[in-house]
Amino acid sequence: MNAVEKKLGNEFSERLNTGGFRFTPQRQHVYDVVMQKRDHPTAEEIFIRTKRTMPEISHATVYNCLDALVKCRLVRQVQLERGATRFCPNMAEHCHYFCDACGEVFDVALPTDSTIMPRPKGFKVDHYDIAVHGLCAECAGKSKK
Amino acid sequence: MNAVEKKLGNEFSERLNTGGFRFTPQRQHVYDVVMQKRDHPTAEEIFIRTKRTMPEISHATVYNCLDALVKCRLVRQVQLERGATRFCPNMAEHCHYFCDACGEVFDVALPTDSTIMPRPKGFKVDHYDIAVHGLCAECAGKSKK
DNA sequence: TCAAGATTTAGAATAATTCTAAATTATGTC
DNA sequence: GACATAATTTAGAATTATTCTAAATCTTGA
Repeated sequence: MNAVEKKLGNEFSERLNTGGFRFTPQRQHVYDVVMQKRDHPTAEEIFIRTKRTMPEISHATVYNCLDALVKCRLVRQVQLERGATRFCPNMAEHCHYFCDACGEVFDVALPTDSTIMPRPKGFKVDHYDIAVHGLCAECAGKSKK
Repeated sequence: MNAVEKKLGNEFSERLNTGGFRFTPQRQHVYDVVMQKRDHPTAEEIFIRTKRTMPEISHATVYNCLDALVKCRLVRQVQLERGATRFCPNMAEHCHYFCDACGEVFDVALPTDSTIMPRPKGFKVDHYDIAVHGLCAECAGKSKK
């Protein structure tokens, strides 16, 4: 860890270390980029956004960074449709409402404790991914007409 | 619809029709293949299995058939990891427990009515996809040692 | 029987992700 | 502080997953 990072002594780099990863400027940038906008970008979209502040970053590195961030629970990985995986900056317990018509994603906080669900004997739960598919208000309105 | 299908008068072909699709032998085969084994195969795996009874079927047709079956609610589409989408023959209300170590998928019936979840204003729910990630009993045991 | 539309096919094209090997960077040891 | 070791990054190739295309085939209803 260099002087700047030590001074910052930030939680970000501690979280990486705890997960067995090193701090790198690339991971910081990718993390910043995901946090900057409260949406659900694909790896490709994150790659494009990260290139704006770090033009020399490569594709593989973005995937590597995202994998590290997901493992350290700094970012969530979300599978909503066939095709590209998305990533989510919201680490609070929530589920995703996905509009099958326009692709919009809505985060909704989960009030109830999901751990009450029955589970296979011996299964050690890491996390829940709850996706609700349907039509957003706007698209539901359109499809009626 | 030909004579054989008329005679069978099966629900399968009715379900396709209701969804705006025609009955085709390819759709029947793909459906049979998915139903035959209670697992969670990818499109590629389904393609391979279907070729056994219908060697001339093409890749694109398997995707086309699966799309039709999913739209008619005869088969479920499941996103559990990055990479290939899986398909599921179990149409009962259930969630998926996914072992991040070995990739095994366990179906668990959902007892509670999920519709109590809060939702964005005006959102028209089609269906819920609940995936629980973690380690299956076997892998949890291994990782402790 | 014919026209229109749906479906299938092979294969190409595209998109998403992973792999590879070399270069670079950081860490701990003496 | 120099060195060995291991982690990380990089460009680009390779692989995997999915979609597209255009022609051929099949089905349906008039």
